[in-house]
Amino acid sequence: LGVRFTKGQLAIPELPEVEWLKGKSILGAELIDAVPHVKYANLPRCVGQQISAVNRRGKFLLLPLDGGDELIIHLGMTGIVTGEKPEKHIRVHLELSKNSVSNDLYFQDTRRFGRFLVVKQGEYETLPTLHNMGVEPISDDFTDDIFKAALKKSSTAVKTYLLSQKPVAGVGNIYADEALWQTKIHPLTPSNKVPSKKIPLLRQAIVDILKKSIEAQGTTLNDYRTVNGEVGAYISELKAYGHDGEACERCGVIIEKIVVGGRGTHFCPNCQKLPKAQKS
DNA sequence: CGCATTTCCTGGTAGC
DNA sequence: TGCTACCAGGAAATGC
Repeated sequence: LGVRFTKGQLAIPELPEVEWLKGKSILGAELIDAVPHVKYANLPRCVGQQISAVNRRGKFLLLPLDGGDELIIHLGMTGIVTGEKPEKHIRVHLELSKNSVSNDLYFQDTRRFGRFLVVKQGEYETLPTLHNMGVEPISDDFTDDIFKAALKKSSTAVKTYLLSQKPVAGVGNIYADEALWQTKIHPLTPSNKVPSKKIPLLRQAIVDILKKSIEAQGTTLNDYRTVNGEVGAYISELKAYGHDGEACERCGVIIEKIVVGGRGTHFCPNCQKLPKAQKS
């Protein structure tokens, strides 16, 4: 009935959890405990329109409406879309036409990092990340050649660039660290200096990690209210994230934690070395 | 324009 | 035990 990220680390929200919205007409929209803000732009406009599909792009949920608009939902790190009224932190309430599941949509967002807004269909200029988003990670579009070309476009640290969603959609902070550890790439390596031979490995690592995490999360999604491990079942699979101060599983050297692009970044200083030209 | 840094926000918790 | 201070992070905004 609901869909959420778990502490923002389920990189991709799962569509089956919100499929019930398809075909619903929006009868009313109410902004609760949130000022009209860009995060909730044009909300009243969705009233009177019908949800014609439930799509996803990266971490964004995209709900095209039959009146020519599109409802865009981003869960941030603490967002939940549910038909059951949450006790606290409701930001948006939509009154919906009836079906067997629910007559209401509640958007709960404790930390207010999420977004719930209306744009003209397909017009994403006000959402730069969505507008410039790379290919879907779990699709035939995500090829070695595409990924290689994308990584060449920036000299930013590869960790930061992955988080920008530009080379590929859907990679969050934990999974960036994990994919770079798997493929022995230093997070500060300039994106365009990642060795060509490692790019297919990195591409595959991203796909594998996202698939596994979605599987693992799926098993905890139903009872998330009682789960205290905030990253869900996938937490047991992590090799780098959260393991700073511990021995690297591969070589025994202590995992370090640094800040890259303002984000906690975990890596093995022995396994993950900068390319020679980048030293000093 | 490209890249780096700061901001938003609240609950959990480390440290006293 | 209770209080304060700080940390976490996706995307946008701001700074250079």
